[in-house]
Amino acid sequence: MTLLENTAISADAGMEDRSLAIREALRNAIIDRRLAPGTKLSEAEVGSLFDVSRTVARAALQMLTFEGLVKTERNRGAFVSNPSPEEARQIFASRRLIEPGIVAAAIERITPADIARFRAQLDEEARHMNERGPTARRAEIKASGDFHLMLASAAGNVILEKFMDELVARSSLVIALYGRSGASSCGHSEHTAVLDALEKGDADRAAALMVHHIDHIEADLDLQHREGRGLRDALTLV
Amino acid sequence: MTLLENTAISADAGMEDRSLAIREALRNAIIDRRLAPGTKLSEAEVGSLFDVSRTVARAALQMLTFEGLVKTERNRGAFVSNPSPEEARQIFASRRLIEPGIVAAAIERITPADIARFRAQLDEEARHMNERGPTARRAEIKASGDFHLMLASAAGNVILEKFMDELVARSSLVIALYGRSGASSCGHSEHTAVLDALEKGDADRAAALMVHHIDHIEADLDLQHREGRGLRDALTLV
DNA sequence: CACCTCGACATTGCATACAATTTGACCACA
DNA sequence: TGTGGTCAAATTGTATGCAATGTCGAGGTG
Repeated sequence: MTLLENTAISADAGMEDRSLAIREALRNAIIDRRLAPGTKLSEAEVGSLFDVSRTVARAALQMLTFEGLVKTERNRGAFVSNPSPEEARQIFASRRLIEPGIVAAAIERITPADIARFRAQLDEEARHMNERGPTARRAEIKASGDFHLMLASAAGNVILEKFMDELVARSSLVIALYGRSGASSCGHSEHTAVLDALEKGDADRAAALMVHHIDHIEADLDLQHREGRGLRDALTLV
Repeated sequence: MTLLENTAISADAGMEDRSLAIREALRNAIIDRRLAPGTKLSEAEVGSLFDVSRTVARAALQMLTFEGLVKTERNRGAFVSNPSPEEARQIFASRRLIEPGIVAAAIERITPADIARFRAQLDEEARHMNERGPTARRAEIKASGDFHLMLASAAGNVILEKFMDELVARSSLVIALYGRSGASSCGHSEHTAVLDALEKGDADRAAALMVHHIDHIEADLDLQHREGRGLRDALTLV
């Protein structure tokens, strides 16, 4: 848990608010899998880790609860979310619905400069792919998600961008829980394929490739068992 | 502002939390247009209206901020959101993207019992349409939104349902600001058309009708002027 | 008369204190 | 041994106090 420190809270100007910074740090820790699903996030502990009062720690946890990364039980506390297979399916169903639209919108607005930034992002992905070790793997997962977020940003719709922010983060959690292989590696080539189609202005193809990509990610999950939940998340809390 | 009282806080069992109840009350007040865009929502005032401390009032406002119904400025306070025309377009673009998918998903799962409930809901809409007065108009707007929310619920995807919750609420705000006529009236027949297609299992037609419906709503807006914002929301704060 | 400065007031940001609730352990007892 | 009950520790829910920040008007000055 002390790993959180390295995601330094930039006291730099501009950080709107300390609870926002804490939210970011926790968010990164969760999607990086440094915080396992089910981990308890007590207000006091979070507060002392970041050297703030419970009030602001609580605000950060509330935000995370809102985006589904954390589940809060009344009078019991906040826990890193432990999505069920059903939730996982719904997350990917949502992405299948939204992302093709984002690709289509992005095609209309994208500039050569954007394309260049995308290429740089893909290089970053590739770089992490060739490295070994858990740190590189985490960086790879993050970079892979960032590709989708950049796309959302390029689409120029802040609402869809926010939705994708949530969906990508929750996807990371799901992959952490149900991921079978290092399938993110095969994701890389699919990203480049999408970008190629995007650059050529081939909207239909880009959208189709994106759906295919999402299908791929989901297909790599093992969503069979563990359906028996219900009695306080069925022991999986550990 | 005292109108809020009538949206009684059901102290009934189950209401998870007082801040949730306050959020609901404020949400309803906003989408009902009892609270105009730009209205300041001070923590102290909200707290005293609902007879809670600033702490819980603040939590409610934070939730509303997260779903975009309220905009919070640091050290200044919370205001009922005053969406720009651009935001309005993005809201409807998001709906055009998501709602056809919801319709498609709903077709797969809908039961005759659901259909019956939809019919009842449409009757409710019609009833309010035939009444006069601002109260009836508010009820009509709310009922119209509820149709879309029921559809989202029928689709069986809680994530999309949450997204729609936000989008419908924000749409109400936009319509309040930019709505030209009582166009919600023509919306009713379109709702029935969608439902008919849905009942027949005609997915393509239902989705097409839904897109058409959303286009209609947006076409009734006047999104031309008022683009010149920026200096602290250009006086519209009043 | 316009403009700038300064200071009182109001409101938010945050920390802390207290109350309510849950949890787990210990102990009595069948 | 297992069952149930009571109590103590820990944690969350809420209220409140203080500091920081922004607002607005009064008064002085060019």
